[in-house]
Formats: sequence, C-alpha cells, structure tokens
Amino acid sequence: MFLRKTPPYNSNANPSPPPLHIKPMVLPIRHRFRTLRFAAPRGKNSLVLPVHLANRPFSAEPIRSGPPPSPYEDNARLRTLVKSDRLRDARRLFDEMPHRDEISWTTLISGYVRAADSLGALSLFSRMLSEPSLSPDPFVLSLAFKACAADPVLRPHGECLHARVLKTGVHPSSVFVATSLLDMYSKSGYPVRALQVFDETRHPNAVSWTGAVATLVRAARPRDALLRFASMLAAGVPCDSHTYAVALKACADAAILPQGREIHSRTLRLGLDATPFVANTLAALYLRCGHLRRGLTVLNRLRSRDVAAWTTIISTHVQLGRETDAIYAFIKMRAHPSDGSDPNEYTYAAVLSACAGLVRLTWGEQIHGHAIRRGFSGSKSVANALVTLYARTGRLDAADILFRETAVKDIVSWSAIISGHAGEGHVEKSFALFSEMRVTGPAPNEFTLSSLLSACAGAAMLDAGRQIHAHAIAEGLEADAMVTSALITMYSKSGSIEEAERVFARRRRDEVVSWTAMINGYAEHGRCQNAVELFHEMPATGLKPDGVAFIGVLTACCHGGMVDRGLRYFEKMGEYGVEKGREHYGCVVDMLVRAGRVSEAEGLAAGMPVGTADGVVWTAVMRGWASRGNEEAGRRAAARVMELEPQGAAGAHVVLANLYAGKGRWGEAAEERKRMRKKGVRKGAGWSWVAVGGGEGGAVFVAGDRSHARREDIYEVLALVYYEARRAGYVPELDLETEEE
DNA sequence: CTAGGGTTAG
Repeated sequence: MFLRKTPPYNSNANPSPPPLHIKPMVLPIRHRFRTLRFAAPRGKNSLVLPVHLANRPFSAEPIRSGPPPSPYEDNARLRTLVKSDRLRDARRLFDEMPHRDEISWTTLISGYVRAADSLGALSLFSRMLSEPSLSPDPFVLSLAFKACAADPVLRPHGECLHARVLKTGVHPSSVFVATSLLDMYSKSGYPVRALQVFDETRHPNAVSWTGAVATLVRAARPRDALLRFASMLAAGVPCDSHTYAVALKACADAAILPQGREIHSRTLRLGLDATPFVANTLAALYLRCGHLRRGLTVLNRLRSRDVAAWTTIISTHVQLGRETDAIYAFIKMRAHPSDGSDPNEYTYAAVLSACAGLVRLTWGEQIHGHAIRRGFSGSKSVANALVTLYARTGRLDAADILFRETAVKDIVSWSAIISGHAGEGHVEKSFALFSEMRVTGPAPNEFTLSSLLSACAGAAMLDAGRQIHAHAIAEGLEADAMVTSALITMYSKSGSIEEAERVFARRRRDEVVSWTAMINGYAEHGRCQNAVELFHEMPATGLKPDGVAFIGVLTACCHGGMVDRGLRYFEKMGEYGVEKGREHYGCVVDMLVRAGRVSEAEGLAAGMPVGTADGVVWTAVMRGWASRGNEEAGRRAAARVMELEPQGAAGAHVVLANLYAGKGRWGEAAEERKRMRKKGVRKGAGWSWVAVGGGEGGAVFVAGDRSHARREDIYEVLALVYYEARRAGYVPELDLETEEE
C-alpha cells in the first residue's frame, strides 16, 4: 500500500509526517542499508525502518497494518517517468524511494539506456550488484549488455561481464540475455562470436534470429544474411517488421532485386510495407537498384515521412547528381513538419553534401549555421560533410580547422581532407596528411588512395604515384575499381602508358571506370586506334559505354584527325542512352576547328542546349576564326566567350589584339589591350613544371623564361627539337596568344 | 522491469 501522499522531494513543503514501511522479510546481516532492524517475535516478520524514519517518534504516525508493502506504485511512477524521458525526475524518485526491488533498479537502468547514458546505466548496475538482497537477473543483465553494446569504450567491460556470468552461472540461461550478448558482439565487430552465441541459444526466437541476420549484414555479408533469413523461414519462426527490415537491407546492400521484391510481397501480405523502417529499407533497395520512381512510391505510401525517409530522399537526389532537387526536398521537409520529421545529423550531412556538389558555399554556410543551432556541430557525419563542403568550395582553411576539431577522426574524415587538398592541387599537403594518417589514423581505403592518385596524375608525379600504387598493393586494394582506374589515369597522365596498360591488363573484374580510364589514356597519348578498338570491345564484356567513354573516343578522333568518324560517334550517343554534355561538344567543336571546319564548329556550339555552353567551346571557335584571319566572326565568338566567362575573358581580348596585330593594325591591337586593362582582367601566365631524373623539386618556368642557370643548354636543345620537327614536316602554328605576367 | 530494425559523410 502506498502511504506517502507527496513525492519525498516535496516533503519540506508538506508537513505531513513521513510514512512507515514494513518489509515482509528478514534482511541478511550484511545488509548495508542505513536501517534499524527490530527483532520480530517468532513467526512474525521483522520491521525494517530507514534510519531517518526510525528517529522520529513512533507516535507521530500510527503503524498501519495492511497488505505487505511493495514499491509497486513507485515502480509504476518510475516507469511513467522513464517512458516520458524524464530521467532526472525518475532518478530523484528512485533515490527517495524507501524500498527498491529488482524492478525499480531495472526500470531506472532502462531509463539510462534509453537516454544513451551507458556509463550511468552501468554504474547503477554495479551498485545493484553490491546490494546483497538483489541478484542480477536476466532482465537487468540484458540491459547491462545492451549498455555495453551501445558504447564502444564499454565493450571490453561487456566481455568481462560475460565471463563473470559464465563463471558464476547463477542465472538461468535466457533468450533475452543471449540476444543482447549476440548484439553486443555483433556491434563490436565480432560476428563469429556473435553467431556462436546464437548457435548456443537454446530456444532462439524471432528477435534472436533477427540479431543473427543483422550480424551478417553488419559484417558486409549480405548473401550469408539472406541464407540465414531463409533458414529462419524454414525453421518456421514468425518474422516481424524488424526481421523484414534487416532482410531488405541485405538485399539493398547486395543490390539483389528479385529477393528484395519477394520480401516486399511478404510485407505487403502482412500489411507491414508501410511500417517506417520497412518502407525506408524498401526505398533504399529500389533506389540502389536504380528504380527511383518505385523507391519514391514506397516512401509516398507512408502516412507521414520521418527523418530517415526524408534523408533517404535527399541523399538519393545527391547520389543521382540532382543536388537542386535534394535542396528542394529539404525545404519541403521543413515546410511539412510531422512527428519525428525534425532533421537529424544524417539529414544535415546529406543536405551539406548537396551544397558541396553544387559548390554553393553560401547555402552550405546557412545549413552549417542551422546544424550548429540544433546541436549537431559535434556530429562526425556533419563534420565530415562540412570538411567536404569547405574543401570543394575552395575554403581549405576552414576545412582544415573543422578537420582538426573533429575529435574522433574516422576513415571518412581523413579521406575528405586528403581528397580536398588533392582536388585543389595541393599535392604536397595531401601527402603530408597521408603520412600523418599512416602514423595516427586508420588504414587508407579506396577513397583515400584514389584521391591521392588523382593528385599525382594532375601533377604528373610518377614516382609518388608509384608509391601510392605500392600502398594499394599492401592494403589489398589494387583490384578495387576506383583504385584501378585512378592508377591507369595516373600512369597515363604521368607519361607511362605502358604501366597503365599493365594495370589494365591485371584487372580482376571488368568495370566501366577502368575501361574508360584506359580509353582516355590511349586517346591522350595519341594512340587513337587503341582507344577506338577498346571502345568497341566494351559491349562484349557486358559493359555499356558511358559519357566518359564517349569523351575518350571523341578525343581520340580529334587527336587522330578522324573527323567524320568522330561526328558519327557523337550522333550515336543518343542510341547508347548517353546525354551529350559540354565536354562532348567541346571535343567535337575542337575537332572541327582543328580540321578547319570552323563554320560547322560554330553551328554546333550555337546549337548547344541552353545552359550547356561554356567558355571552352567558344574559345575554340574564336581561335579557329582568328587563325583564319576572320575578324568579324572572331569578334562574334569572342563576345560569347566574354559573356560566358567574364572572369576569364582576358584570353579573348588577347586573341583579338593578336588578330589585329597580325594584320599590321597596331593601333587597334593597342586599343584592344587597353579595353582589357580597363576591365581589370588579366591573362595569368601559364606556368610549366618539369622534373628530370627524379631529383628534388624540378624547374618551374613560363613562356620565354630565361632565368634558369642552364638556359643556354636548354635553348640549344629546344632549337634542336624545333629543327627536327621542321625536318619531319611539321609547321608551327601562328602564335596567337602571348602571355602576360 | 529485459533482447533485434531503416536514413548519413569520402
């Protein structure tokens, strides 16, 4: 019977005397409660009173008789507080409760687990262990293992506890304990131990089976997970939405559509397909398999979308390169708030990556501000997305600061900062970071190595690239598609097409990216025939040429002077289902210009879809006209270049000035240069860098540079090259562009 | 009073 009228912490405000509690059992002598024990007459229970109550005069409140006291009502209140996430109030009630049983302890500990306070849960658990009157039962042991599973730091503690449970063996084996143990090992990265626990579980139920399937999914063994799921079905264990969510995730991870659809139909029959977890995984499956509309349909069937559903939508748009749609989805999400639809760290990470993809620093900064205000700035996902955002928008200083402030750096953090610097051409900085990572960070993966390789490719750093190749072999990543294609590109751009060929020949699987890297390598090396042949061999391996493959084959035709053939490929792109991008137009326009078919080139450039044209195509057209001395057309094209690229318009002015100068109209040439200066645009000098013999550094120079100590030798060799080229029949092009510093 | 599930960043 509950005697107290007000919670104990309000007792100062309430003058009514505190109640007495009768404990219906004799406590062991070792009992450490601060209590007084009264000897009971034979056959009667002793009376145990907390000290502060015992010091009060008995007469203040008569001892009531009634049913044996139990913390039943306090436990119910405790449960209510815990369920409504009022952990502090629950703790206060617990501390003031005159009597606590296993249920009280378990309820409060479950509150700490709910609040993700594993340490708090475990410290209570250890206090409970020291209570002689209480014994660790399956209920609280399950929670203890769950608390250990939730915090990587506490997992070793969980193992000790497991050992202790095995050693003392005081508790009956329970499927609950076994399942929480299974989950702990599973989340700690010990799938074998987890599955061993499952195998030893006497009567596994749906929850334990689901845990076993989830373990295999977590261990990146989706096919084994599906096999386990099949055994579960064969064993006749009924599945619920948890099970289907896990099985569907296995299908999504392995992109196995037929099995996924079968499971989808099972959930339909049970009416579980609109369960948020199931729907979100189903959507992930369809989106992963490229069935965008079907995936969105599944999410639309949800009565209200929760964060995960919205986040899936946003990140799907990002993955498809439709960042603007991702931003719109985020705006829509904010406009239709529902229960549990508040953006979380993953949502912000997804939106930030959309901003990074769009290179929209200002939007990204706004989202960053939102994330800070909502308290997600400490989240690793958000920090990693921010590093990428600031790196892609050229704010490497900010990216560096965020990277340094990330407390626990994972492989994604390191890859993000390394690829950020690599992408901006800061090769040495990216290598310095890589060295630091080798010492203090995780092992590199395919993302880390491929971004370093592309940095090497950009700077033609053959030796550094070879070192990264060695790392790739050491890490067992040489066969990875991303690494393979980065290696091919690195060797090709560094001048060693032979090594590129060797990497390509050693490929384990045929992937589009390795083929396109090789095709483009051949094309850039002028091995046009090889490029074209490889392009035609692609379909036989089951690969479909993509946009990059077409860039390769068009470049090959351009370099090899195979103009009509190039035009045929260009026209065929539609048949392959590949959209013509600005790069493709660029190749073909350049090809036509080089072949002297400038009118055709201009027509093609003028017919480019709105928003596709850039300065590059029109620069090619402009030079084409300028080299033929066509002033009017040259000015027309120059106007387009200036319109499309106001910042880079200097080149256009220079070309026009040289065009006039070439005709001896020096006055107009000077006018043109004056106009350029008035605009404040400058043509930056094109710097070249050459490293000879693998020595330190190398030489950096601009056109006409005479600052090198061995300039006499250098120019002598240059004259020799020039002479040999003339002898071989090559004619120098008119120098149309002079550089200014 | 106890155990299992989906979304994210390179």
